[in-house]
Amino acid sequence: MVQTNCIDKFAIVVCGPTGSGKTKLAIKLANLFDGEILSADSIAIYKGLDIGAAKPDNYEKSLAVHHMIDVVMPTEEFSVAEYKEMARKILFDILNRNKTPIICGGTGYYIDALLYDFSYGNCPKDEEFRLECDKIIENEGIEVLYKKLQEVDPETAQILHLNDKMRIVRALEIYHTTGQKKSQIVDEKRAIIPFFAFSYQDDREKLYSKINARVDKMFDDGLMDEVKGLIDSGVSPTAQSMQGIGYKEVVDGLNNNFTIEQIKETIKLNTRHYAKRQITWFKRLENLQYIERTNEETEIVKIKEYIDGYTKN
RNA sequence: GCCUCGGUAGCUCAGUCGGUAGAGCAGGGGACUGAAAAUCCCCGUGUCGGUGGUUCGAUUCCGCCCCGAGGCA
Repeated sequence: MVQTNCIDKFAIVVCGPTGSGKTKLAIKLANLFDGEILSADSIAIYKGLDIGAAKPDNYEKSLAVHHMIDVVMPTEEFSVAEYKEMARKILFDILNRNKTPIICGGTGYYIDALLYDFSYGNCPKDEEFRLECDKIIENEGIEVLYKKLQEVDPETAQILHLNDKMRIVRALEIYHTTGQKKSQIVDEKRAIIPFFAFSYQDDREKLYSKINARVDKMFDDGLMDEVKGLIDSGVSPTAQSMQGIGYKEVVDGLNNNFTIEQIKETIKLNTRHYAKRQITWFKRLENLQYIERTNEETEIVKIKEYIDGYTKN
């Protein structure tokens, strides 16, 4: 819990690495707390990316209201700032209707966008500027841009590693379009709403074998056809949506004639790496409660007791 | 049976003209403010197959043995 001691309005966050069982838990909590699920998943926002995104299926969706799934076309680009804008409206709407928002997802960046009031540089991306930067990097090297950043915004330059091209470009982009230094934009990291956060914590071996099984199942469920269908319907293989794990590897495998086994192994590997990054991210989430795996009923009861301890007075 | 080539980190392999060894991948840790399932950073001690010998000193040279691959019979 964060903020006050006795509260009536709050959100519940269900986070953790892929394959840890967030979807199921979120549905249970939605039913128990008269809630609606607000997805915080950078791939599930895309319409048509179903199998690889491991979205809740139709049955699961019938058990609770879900938001922020299938809201962006797979041909379109998207960003946290846009997520923040869209999802926050829904968050407050749920609250206004006296329901409990269940923020559920593996994209820590998006969860933070809901919980905190970050300004994300206050400017959208500038495609042209980015292309120019790419050209400079290719022709003269990233050092040139880094030096420029050192002149323009030395504080940010110091934080960033010389190899972190994306962030160097973005910092320059902020200065380029707004005249502001990224380092000048200081957002307090204070939650805008009280929240409780929960995550399952399995040992690595267990998590990894779950991930492997899950990837195998995605192929059984037709991941290859899903990707082919998306490409055939006009989604560019380089589209942002196709950067999702499970999608980029299939696209790559199709282009290079890899065997299904090779593609599968690469997806498993990348998913493992991803899960590791997620675990690292969520370690920093305030007051995150790790759920001990027992059985569904016991877990839910414990969570309920925990939350009641703060909300019922 | 004989010959050849291998046996070094979880895996693939480099290397030591004799002074107890290092890459990639895997794995682990971390960062993250409009691409975030993205992007980026940090972390390498292991009976150098076993055993005798030569040597101040052997994973490195020599003998024998074990295991694997190939070749000749």
